Amino acid sequence: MQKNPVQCQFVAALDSIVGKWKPMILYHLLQGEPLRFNELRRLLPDITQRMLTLHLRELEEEELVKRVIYPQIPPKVEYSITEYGKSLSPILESLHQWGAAHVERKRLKEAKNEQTETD
Amino acid sequence: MQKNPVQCQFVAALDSIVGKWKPMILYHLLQGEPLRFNELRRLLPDITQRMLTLHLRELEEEELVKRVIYPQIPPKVEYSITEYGKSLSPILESLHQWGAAHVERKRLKEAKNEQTETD
DNA sequence: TGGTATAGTATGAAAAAAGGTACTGTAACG
DNA sequence: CGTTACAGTACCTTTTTTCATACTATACCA
Repeated sequence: MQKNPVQCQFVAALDSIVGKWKPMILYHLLQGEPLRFNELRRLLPDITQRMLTLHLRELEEEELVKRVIYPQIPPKVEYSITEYGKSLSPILESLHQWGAAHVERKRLKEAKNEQTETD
Repeated sequence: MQKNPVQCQFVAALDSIVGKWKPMILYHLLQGEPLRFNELRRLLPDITQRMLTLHLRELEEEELVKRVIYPQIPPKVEYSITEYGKSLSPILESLHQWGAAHVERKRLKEAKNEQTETD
């Protein structure tokens, strides 16, 4: 935690969102349906078991995600978004939209550059 | 850049914001006044020259920040937020607010824990 | 003449994040 | 009887990010 209170708030918020896979995990869980460990794995094709576990544990620790173990064999564990986690929804939505516009902007710019290069 | 388009959008947005000092740099520049390199350094007491340079270059590359060099000696360089950079303002504002609430929430929880421990 | 301020760059080290592979136990399926 | 699915853990390596320190050139001030 930083000393500077303003930074501290950014850091606290970003820690919850940042991590190579966290936004996607939250995004999928925000769809509403609880998801099992391997369902999430299939939704995030390139994630390793290790990274999925680590990120889920962090999200759980911050009470953004809830983990429910069904004592069965083979095991069943369901992850779902918490009420508190839902409060992140507008932020993720804004990020998603801004990101889409940003990608499009870059794409257009590159297209323009290629255009002038072939002139 | 990821293949998954949804992730890609999050990544694009977060790349612009994330970095240990980026939100703070943007935050200060969003106050409106252009700032010189060393003014920013003084506002971010713990940043190294190297990190400030690197982050400013990245922000410049994404056209979120504008860099103006005044050919003087000793040198004078002014950094300011671009119009495009201003479009990040609502996101940073949301992050800032959510972060503040998150910090407060944790604080209360810890206080509660200490309370029950001494019971 | 020596110190200060400006805006950096260069180099190497340390820390943090992410990835890769192998392994666990049990049940159901074929 | 071998394979698959489940939800992980253990261990080690690689990549990325950040940090620390020294260095540059020039002008001004005392």
